[in-house]
Amino acid sequence: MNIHCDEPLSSSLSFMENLSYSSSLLPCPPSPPLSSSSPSFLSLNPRLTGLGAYNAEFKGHGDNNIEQSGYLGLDMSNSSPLDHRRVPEAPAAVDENDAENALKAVKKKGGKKVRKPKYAFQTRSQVDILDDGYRWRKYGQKAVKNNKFPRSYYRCTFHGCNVKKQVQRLTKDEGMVVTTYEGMHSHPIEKSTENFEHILSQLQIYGASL
DNA sequence: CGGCTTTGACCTGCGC
DNA sequence: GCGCAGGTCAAAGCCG
Repeated sequence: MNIHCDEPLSSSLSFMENLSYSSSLLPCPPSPPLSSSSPSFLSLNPRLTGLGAYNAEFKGHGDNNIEQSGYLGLDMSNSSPLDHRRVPEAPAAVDENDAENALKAVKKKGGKKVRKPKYAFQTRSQVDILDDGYRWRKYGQKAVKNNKFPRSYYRCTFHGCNVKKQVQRLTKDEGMVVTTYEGMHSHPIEKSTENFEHILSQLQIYGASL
């Protein structure tokens, strides 16, 4: 699959492309659907919900070469001049509650926002909603500029867990779904995963090839 | 009836 | 300051 840097996929993708990739994130991201106690691979747990081939791809390290596709390494804590809303000193793995509190405090005082780390995945799938083992509640959907597919917004339904994710299908590659996770799960995965062995092996292959 | 999705309104930030 | 776009809220409706 190909995502070019000059492609107007969406605003979020555009700024993703300008983020640097942290080698500490690869081959497996520390946050997205991760519980802190789980091995990183396990936390991904992408599994098929009964449909065709599922192909999780992970982005290689470095530069803006998005063509390698896969994990987009959206570490929002990394300082980037293009993202002025971020606090440069924010640690890579921001504690969920701390980030939330900081956000609230910032809203009150009108200071800089502390944004939670974001991690984006590209997955080739017939379904938009990848069953990652967590339960999500949809809270919004927006049409996105330069994309005929709407972006869906989900929140983890676990009490006290404020993890969010955005799901968007690419216009140029309708089989490709970009899922962006924000925050860290403060609880274990809620569902079992039957397809896990296959997914795990696939992820390990991708990880080893980086 | 509870949980979820849908969807229009609203809020916020950014670029011009 | 204004308009646009992204993100969130919340009421209404749907479904099991």
